[in-house]
Amino acid sequence: MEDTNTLIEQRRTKLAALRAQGLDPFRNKFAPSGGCGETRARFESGQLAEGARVAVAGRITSHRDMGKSQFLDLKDQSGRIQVYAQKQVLGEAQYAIFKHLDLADFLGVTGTMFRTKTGEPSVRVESFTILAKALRPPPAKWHGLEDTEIRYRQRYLDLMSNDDVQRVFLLRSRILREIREFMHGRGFVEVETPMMQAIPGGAAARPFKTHHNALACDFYLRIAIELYLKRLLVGGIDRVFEIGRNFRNEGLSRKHNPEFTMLEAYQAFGDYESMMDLVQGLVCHVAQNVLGTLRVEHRNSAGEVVKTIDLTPPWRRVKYKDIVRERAGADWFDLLPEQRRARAVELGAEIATEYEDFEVTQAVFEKLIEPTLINPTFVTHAPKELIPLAKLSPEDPTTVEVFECCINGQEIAPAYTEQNDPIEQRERLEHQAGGEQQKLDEDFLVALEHGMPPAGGMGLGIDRLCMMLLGQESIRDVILFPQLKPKDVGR
RNA sequence: GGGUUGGUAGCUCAGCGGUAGAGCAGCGGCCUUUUAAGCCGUUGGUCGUGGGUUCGAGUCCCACCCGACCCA
Repeated sequence: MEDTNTLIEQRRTKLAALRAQGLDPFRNKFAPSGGCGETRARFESGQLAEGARVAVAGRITSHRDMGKSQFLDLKDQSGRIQVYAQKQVLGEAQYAIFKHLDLADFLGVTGTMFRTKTGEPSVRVESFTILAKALRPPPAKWHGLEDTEIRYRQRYLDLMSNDDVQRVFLLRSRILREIREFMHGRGFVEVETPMMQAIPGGAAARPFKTHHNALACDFYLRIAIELYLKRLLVGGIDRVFEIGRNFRNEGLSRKHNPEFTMLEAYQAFGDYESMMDLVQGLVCHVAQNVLGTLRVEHRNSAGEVVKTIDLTPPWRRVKYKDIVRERAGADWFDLLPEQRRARAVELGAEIATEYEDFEVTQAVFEKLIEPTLINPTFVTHAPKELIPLAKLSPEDPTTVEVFECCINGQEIAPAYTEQNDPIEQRERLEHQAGGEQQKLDEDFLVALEHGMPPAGGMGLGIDRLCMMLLGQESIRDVILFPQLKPKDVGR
């Protein structure tokens, strides 16, 4: 409110002038005959003839004053169209009002279609209505908005001025639609389970805490969906999934937002192998239907292709130990623990002194191997110490039946053959809780004791999937309102 | 949390001890087919915040706030 900006003052003055003329600069309604871009396209394709009457509405995005005539561009979600106003058509008074319209105002016009000398489809304005006066100036016309902080804090300005940004979020919406389409097609039932949980489980992460006044107790925002979906397997919903927000009270980075979107899916009578088919089928379905290709290209700001991800199935499947041997030496697992530690350092991994042996190997995997896995790779059979909640592999009981699907150098989807032995599960959870009994989700364990069918389960990070498919290097560029530290905005 | 880096006009940026600048947009003027329209004129700043050094500080020093990238 305390803005003393000249540009804002000028706009307020214009607003008052319009009102003084008896005009309402904030209308309730205007009925266009079609969208801006749509009308333009229909004229180009011949569906609208020269001279056809149209009504279009949109935001004024550019303005060219020719003296006794004016060109404006109107833009809505469907695209842009040029309108042309002439003094001799509108008359002195109306033309004066038209001439003082501002960039970013919403305008409705009615008129007839024609093509200018330069071939631009245009609407010759016969009458116009100011639909919403903008009291603040929009960001620059052709630089767009580049200040990252304003882009994230005032995303509407980013969307308004950067077409590519709007494109990313429209495609994100289509990705979600295609995921649901695919899952429903495979017979999965979509459910919604609590985000406020008395005991946050299903992952190892610090939760956010909140408080319920009427119940007089604390709740945590969920860190995973897992334990509720498994209860549904117990209840007989054999194919179940949920897409929703998880919350983790941890650091922020290019790959981490405190709230992020996960798809979790569980399939009774399936296992980690069924989940490989599911993940591969899902990602390919989405890529094909949203992008129209299985070859995803990432470009830099100059538009050059810097990375190509080939999603063509079948995706590579490799055992954890095999890929480690491949990259860290065939003798890796024959070394003594101290030798492994030395080799890891030699290879360039940072190894903390308190790391246990399996963590040394994992550090090598995370720092040196995972970032190189650009094309999709299922890394299977992780050591059992790494993932305590999956079932042991019958062929190699030092490993578990799991995979981590890596694409674009990131973990994008872990999956397990889920533990359904309630006694085993209790021991693992007790071990994980480290003696804090109140953190055990007794209700979940009771559910398991009622019998959970063998099942495969997977989680897929939707934000990272979007980064991969849409060529975005930061998670903040696929989340509309990424979490930032609060600050006074809009001054 | 650590390192690097940034915050100057509405937007994009320059200025790095000596009168705060440019382009764009804005305002005024000319121009009835322009599209980054053009031409002439012109307004606009607590230089992130607070201290300090100095005759003099966007500029140097210190602290803090808010980002970005890298690391933990």
